[in-house]
Amino acid sequence: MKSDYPMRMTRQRRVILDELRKMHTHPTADELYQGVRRRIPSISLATVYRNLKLLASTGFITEMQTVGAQRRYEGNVDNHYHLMCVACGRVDDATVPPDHDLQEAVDRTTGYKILSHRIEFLGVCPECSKTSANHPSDSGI
Amino acid sequence: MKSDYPMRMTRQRRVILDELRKMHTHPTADELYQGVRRRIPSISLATVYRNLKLLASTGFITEMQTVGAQRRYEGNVDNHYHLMCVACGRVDDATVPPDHDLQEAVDRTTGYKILSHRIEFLGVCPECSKTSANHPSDSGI
DNA sequence: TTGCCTGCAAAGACTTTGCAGAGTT
DNA sequence: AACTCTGCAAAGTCTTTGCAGGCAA
Repeated sequence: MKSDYPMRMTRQRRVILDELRKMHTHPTADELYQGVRRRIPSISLATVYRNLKLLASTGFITEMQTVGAQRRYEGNVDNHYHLMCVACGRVDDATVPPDHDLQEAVDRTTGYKILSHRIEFLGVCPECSKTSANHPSDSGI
Repeated sequence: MKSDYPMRMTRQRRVILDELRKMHTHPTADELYQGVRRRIPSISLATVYRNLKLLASTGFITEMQTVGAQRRYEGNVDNHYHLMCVACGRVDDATVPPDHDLQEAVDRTTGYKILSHRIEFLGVCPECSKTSANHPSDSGI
């Protein structure tokens, strides 16, 4: 999945990367596409998908694989955890630092050679807590 | 997404639930379908999907939403973490207990009202560690 | 100039849904 | 008998891919 050929910095690529880094909303491919289109109206969704995949495989961005079927992307490649609102679906970065001890403990006790781990905290975001509805409808576990 | 009408225990439903509980492999809908078909050859994949969704919404099973776009299901509804092999894709349950303190810490410091959390440890399973290839090709984060 | 990149459209993978008949309670 | 459930097929959603021309290096 990693490529050997040199990656050209086309306008589409640059704008996609730039927009993603500006957004802190962990957008889906389509959400990012909407943003990029404001700067390059003729860009196609396929190009966005292709570039997200390439940028992720080369480590420029991170491809999240969580909640629901739709993938989300983020420009922040540092290791960190995520907060997800079960009411509105938004995703934020968690502020707690990565727990290396936990990872090591699992590595020692499971037979798996653990390379990394990810944590998602599911809850209700500040906005949604305010807004009446304390009735989170559907979440994953 | 939760239904109000009574859930009938049809043969299809019973077998789907039974097979899922017997499998400890966290199967996808299609994998489970293959297993169920051995007992009910005429069952349709749509029925499997419908029942998995219903069973998950009523708390009989757990719908995992992780790795790649394809959903996985499990009969174990207790709160626990997962181990995923980046080489072969298999998923196991982790043995470490849920960390309530971590969850509370995030709850106190983020503004989110945290309801639950999930952790996935990514690594190489015992099988794949043995089998030459220490070249995990693609993973998430 | 080379050959990676792009837009377009079509194909793919996975999941959901409409319908009419079947089965559970 | 009442009403949910099923199988089938079609539709839907998200993502990938083939192709011919375009553009970065």
